[in-house]
Amino acid sequence: MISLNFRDSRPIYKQIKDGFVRLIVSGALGADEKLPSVRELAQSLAINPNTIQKAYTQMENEGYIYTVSGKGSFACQDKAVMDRMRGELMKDLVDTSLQLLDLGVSKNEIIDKVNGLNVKE
Amino acid sequence: MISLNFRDSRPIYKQIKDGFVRLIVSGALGADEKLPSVRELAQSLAINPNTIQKAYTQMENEGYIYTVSGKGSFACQDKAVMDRMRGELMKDLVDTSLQLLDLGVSKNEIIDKVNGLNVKE
DNA sequence: TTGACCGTACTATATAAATTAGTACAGTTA
DNA sequence: TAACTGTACTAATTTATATAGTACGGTCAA
Repeated sequence: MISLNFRDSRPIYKQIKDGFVRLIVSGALGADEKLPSVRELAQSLAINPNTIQKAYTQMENEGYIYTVSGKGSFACQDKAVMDRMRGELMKDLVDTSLQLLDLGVSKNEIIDKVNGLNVKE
Repeated sequence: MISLNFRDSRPIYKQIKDGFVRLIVSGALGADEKLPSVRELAQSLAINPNTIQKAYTQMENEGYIYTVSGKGSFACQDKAVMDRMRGELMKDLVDTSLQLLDLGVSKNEIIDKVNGLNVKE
């Protein structure tokens, strides 16, 4: 479900967070689906539970998941969260595109690249 | 020329580095143009000279600038550097686009966004 | 009701990364 | 010579990251 890459410069808690956020916003983790428990995931990834907890806490603060006391953590699919994510990604897209244009890459080259992507169902 | 954002999670030396790299690859800092001296920039940004030095050292190692002993640091515009930068940005573009597609944004919406960008001459 | 889960909240510790401070040396230039 | 340049150190500090261990209250099924 989540994999770690120790060559990644991002800290572990961040990799976990980014991984789940991506699963959630892509729909791979549906609304109200349960996330692995803190202890369970910590064991399967062979890392400290506190590191998972840090990721979960941040995700809850940012509205990606909610927790039910004694039961576990569950995915949110709040419209506001999705909209925020879309906004951030669009901003990234613009930033990257502007830099590419600065570097002499044409709009058509960029568009062709996007057009060539495989859209999974 | 370079501004710092203390709310940015990136370390200071990284912000400085990214800032100059962007100036260089965009051509805002032309080939063989001089960068501010380590001490001068440190003073104007009110940070430690060692932090600037760290950014400059990395930029030189990566081929973005070269230094002449006793004179200063100057911008490179090496083709290999430009190509590498283009490659990295293209990868970012693909990553961001794929996430947008996951979120239900259509290819056409993405392409329209790119098409709407102002190309500065 | 007991036992096994769940998230959460602590304290403490260890390590690495980032930043600051200060000093020093060699090359350049007016 | 004096003022600048990059560079190379050591040292100290702060912050971020990760681990370790303990504890508390809620949930749920046996």
